Amino acid sequence: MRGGGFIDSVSSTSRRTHRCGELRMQHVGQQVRLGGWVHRRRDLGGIVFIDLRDRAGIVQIAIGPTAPEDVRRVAGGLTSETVVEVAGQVTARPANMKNPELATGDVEVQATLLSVVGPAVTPAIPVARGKGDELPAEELRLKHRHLDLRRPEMQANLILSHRLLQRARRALSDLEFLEIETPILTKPTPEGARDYLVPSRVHPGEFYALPQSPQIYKQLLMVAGFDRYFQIARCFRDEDLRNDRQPEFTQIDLEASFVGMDDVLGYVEAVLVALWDEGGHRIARPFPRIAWRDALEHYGTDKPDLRYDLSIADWTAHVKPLGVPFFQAALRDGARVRGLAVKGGGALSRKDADELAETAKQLGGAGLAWVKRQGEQISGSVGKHFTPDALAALGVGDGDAALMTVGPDRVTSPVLDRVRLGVIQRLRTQPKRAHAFTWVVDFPLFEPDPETGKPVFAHHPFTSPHPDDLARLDSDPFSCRALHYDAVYNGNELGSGSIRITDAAVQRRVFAHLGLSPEEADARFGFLLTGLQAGAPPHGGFAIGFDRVVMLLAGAGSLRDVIAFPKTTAARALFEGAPAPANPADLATLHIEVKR
RNA sequence: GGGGCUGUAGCUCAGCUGGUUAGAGUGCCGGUCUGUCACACCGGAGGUCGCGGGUUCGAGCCCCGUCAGCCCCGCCA
Repeated sequence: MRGGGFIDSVSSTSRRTHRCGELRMQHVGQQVRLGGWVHRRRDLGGIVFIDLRDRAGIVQIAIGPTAPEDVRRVAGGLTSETVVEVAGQVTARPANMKNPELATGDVEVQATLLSVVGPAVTPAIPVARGKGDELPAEELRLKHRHLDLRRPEMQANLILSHRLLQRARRALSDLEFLEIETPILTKPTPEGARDYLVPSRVHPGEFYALPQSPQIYKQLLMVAGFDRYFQIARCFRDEDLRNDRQPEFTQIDLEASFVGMDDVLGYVEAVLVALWDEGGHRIARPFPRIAWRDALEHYGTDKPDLRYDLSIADWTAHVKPLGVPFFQAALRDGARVRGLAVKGGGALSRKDADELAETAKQLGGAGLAWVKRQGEQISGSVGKHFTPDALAALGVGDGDAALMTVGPDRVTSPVLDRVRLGVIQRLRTQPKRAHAFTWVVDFPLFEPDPETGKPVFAHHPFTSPHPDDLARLDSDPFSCRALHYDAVYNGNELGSGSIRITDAAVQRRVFAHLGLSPEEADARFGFLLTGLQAGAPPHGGFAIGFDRVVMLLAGAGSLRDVIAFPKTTAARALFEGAPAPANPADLATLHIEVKR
């Protein structure tokens, strides 16, 4: 068989000559041998058509009246998702029988051999779907993952993921970054997310932790002189999940020595531009930058979606003299009135305004006041307090609307962020640009603890304070900036990084701020402090959330659609049933007693 | 930890104000069919209405609890 055919691609094996989805007009006349899954079967009695599927696509197999008797018999009994091997000749389809919806639609294979090599029970969830059919429930897709992953959409997502990974590796290798692995069994960290713990059998009562990131290891690699490191790093965080958060996830982690912030941002831009290029998009460099404070002021979030220009304004001075009851009480406490002047916002319905106001309340806000101007008519919840001139001062003209709220910034910012996105969605605003990358820089080093109000670190404790602010570290911590930066794309945080502390004395001061005594700092981070004292080069780095990048480039709605075997929002794996109770003997070996 | 939505046939869904025998499409099984491509047509099987309790003459529908999935807040240095 093989000797007689034309082997024209690496996809051939000792059992097949091509993948199903590869066949084109150029193959017409060739004898081919294929293996794949029965996607669909159309049995017309005297002739049977099989859509045979593999990872490359689908090709039609025709079994007509001239096919061998045993082939016709097997074809007549095939059921969905059975694995078959087929041999036959590639023929051109007659002009009126081509299928333009199929990449292989100009050809078909006339089967002369057909055998079932992997019988299949009726699939619990369908793999082949009709146009417009709904997907099965996510629970079932996760439970029967081997079937869900057969769907062409899922195969495309994982293939894209592969290509992006290879591209990232190449981009970083070209920049002389070295790929170096770091441990999965590591040491618990005192701050940050909850660790996944792994009990030690050899050391009763002691535990490894799975890494939340390879942070300290990559810094030690810099101390060791490797200069530029990267890793496709699996990270683990035992926190509650979202559609864009999994308990284990993959980062493109990098670190470089003798660099400043601009160098690191340049490396990361190079990788992101390469990844987007792999996704078919050309992105201009350098990316714009926005200060953290400005992002919150104008967009209410540290991950603004800059595809749209709509921005938040401070209207306190304009609104105060109007004596609007909704604002008065709050304004006495030094709060601000901030709002959005929405061009074309007159198209927002009363229902839209009510829903946005409801969102505002759910986020702890006072609600949402709104004014619409249409001609000389001014309407809305606080419309009677506004004149056309007062609205014009806010930038609200004919056919526009103003949406505003009052309160402390920490409440109004998230409210206006959500309202902004809600307005954009409801008005179907066209984006000014398809790909809005931005760097968010000048993050604060500390943020107030939500319960005590005391300063706690906004990032990890290895982030360098801004050198200009170092003197105020103890006296005015909230005014200190960090050499920390985030990459943001269309309102999604792609990753973050920082210039690290390389002065052991500064690192000890920072640990002291965390409430660690020198002894505790040594016990927990001694290996880092020892390293910093051994001759540490200035260094900094970044971590790109890889799964999130794939999700965005694949246009997927959830991380679960780009990860082969993801967890549910309750961190369960439905296919294999993890986590599961351990058997008592194993627990005894690990010196563990379970309390229920 | 808190809030919301969902759970009815293998799958996707409908099921009125609580009313007598719970439906549709698709898949599955059987049959007819030589150019289909979501083939078409004929026939058939298929139900713990997530689970437990309660209200009621009567519950898929109302109430309480619980489980699971999803979305959001908290959380995610």
